[in-house]
Amino acid sequence: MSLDLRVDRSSPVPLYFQLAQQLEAAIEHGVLTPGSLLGNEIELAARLGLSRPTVRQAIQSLVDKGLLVRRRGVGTQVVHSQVKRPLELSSLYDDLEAAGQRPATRVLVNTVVAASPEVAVALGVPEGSDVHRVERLRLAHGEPMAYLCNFLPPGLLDLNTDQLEATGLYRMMRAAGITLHSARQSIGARAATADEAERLGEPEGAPLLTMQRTTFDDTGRPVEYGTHTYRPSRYSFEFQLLVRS
Amino acid sequence: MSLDLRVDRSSPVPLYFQLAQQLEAAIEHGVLTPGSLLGNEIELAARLGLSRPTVRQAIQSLVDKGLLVRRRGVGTQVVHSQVKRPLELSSLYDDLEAAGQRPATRVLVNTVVAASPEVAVALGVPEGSDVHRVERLRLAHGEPMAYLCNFLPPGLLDLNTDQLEATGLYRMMRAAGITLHSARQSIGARAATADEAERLGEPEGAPLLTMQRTTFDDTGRPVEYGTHTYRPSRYSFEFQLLVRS
DNA sequence: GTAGTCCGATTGTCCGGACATACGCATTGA
DNA sequence: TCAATGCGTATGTCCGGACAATCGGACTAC
Repeated sequence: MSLDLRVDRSSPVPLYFQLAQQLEAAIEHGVLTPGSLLGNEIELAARLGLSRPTVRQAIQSLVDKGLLVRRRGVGTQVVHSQVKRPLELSSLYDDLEAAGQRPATRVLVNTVVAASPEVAVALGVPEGSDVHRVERLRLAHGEPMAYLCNFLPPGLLDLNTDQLEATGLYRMMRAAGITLHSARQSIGARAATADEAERLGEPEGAPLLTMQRTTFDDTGRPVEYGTHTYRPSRYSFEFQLLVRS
Repeated sequence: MSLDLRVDRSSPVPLYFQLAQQLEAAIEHGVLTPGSLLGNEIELAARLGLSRPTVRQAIQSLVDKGLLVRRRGVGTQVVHSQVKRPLELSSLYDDLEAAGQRPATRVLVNTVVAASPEVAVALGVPEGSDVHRVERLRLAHGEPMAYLCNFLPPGLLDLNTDQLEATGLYRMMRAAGITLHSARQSIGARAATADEAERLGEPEGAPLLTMQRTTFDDTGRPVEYGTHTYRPSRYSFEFQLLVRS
């Protein structure tokens, strides 16, 4: 069966984007089988009544996602593998919700403190200046899963405790008009201290998975610094990487 | 000082790539300061004797790298933050070498075994069929740092022990004409077993950082499955993420 | 004084075409 | 039989232009 592709020129959605979505859906649903050729760009453009640059833009976006591979002189193939999603700046809350875990959050601390040297460097604020401090316990199925400690620069966000318990921090930021751009992460492990052990319901000295992250908006301004600890029996970091060529 | 940009039309290097490299170098060296506007595309194209699409292609590649941000109606700005490099499919060997650690490898096992169910699934081969098994100890400054256990499908690579000790597995793959495309990773933590503890010179029960990875080439074929354990006091995963918009 | 409107600037999208380059295959030659 | 050559095909690069959408500031009207 041949692919039935159409574009709606009256739609405000860009044509290349419409095409990319349809191709992605076709791959997702197995209409375009792995390894199959996509047909050459010229002919595809003619069939859709589009120009070749537009078709190329659509294809390129899927190549960037790792769904397609181009080979000069050969054609464009559907990569046949279990590509699910490349690594993205993910929110634990969204991750859990997507996994159907119905996450719950308990806000332990929501206050303003003086920035420690470490926090001051991460957020680019003077040492000792005011920063928000939020400590949360994230639960899934009633079991503690992670302990999240975040610092935010002042005046960026209205840190309403109820909202923090109802949704994730990243969602609140996006809703406040902050466009997240990049993050620097560090993932490690260490033995739990007595405090950490108690908070997470683990024995003292148990291995913990740790993550530190500083998030930047599109102006390069730090908008969040966090130190998280996870129970390794309940959580691990899973992601897909693409080789940038 | 204004930027002096030039392109060499006689070079086989694509024009957009030449421009992108020069812009990246200018940002790297601080000639283009963070937050500064890049000047509009039309004028830039005219100044260089290039067409606008070519200039846009160069700029876009830097936007994809997270170095620039475009704002419609405003212009293109240099993102002012400590963007170093986005996460890439990295080799521990290369990481260590880049950090000036002079990595050493000791090959403990290099043999052919029957695929266990777990390995068979990961590599997409029949259970019990032949696969290569390589166990290595990675050292830095003479201290054990990680224990690497890898499985490879048969006939893919000549697994010479001397080469394995002199370089990294990924380098050998690339040299063999395999184009790495993507990988699925999982990072977690757990307590060291007696065997693991002895191998890495840690006490039994010490927290270990673990990573499992399946790597695929551009046809989607699995080319490597590995289970690695790291000493968390010596190693952590550090990387930069970009929000794909 | 404040809010709404207009307008210039800049990027976003799209077109149609041209030539270059690399891959795979069939043909040719030793 | 096997290696070198040539050709078709497909993507890679590049051009020059056109119009749309959006942002920010200036201007205007209330």
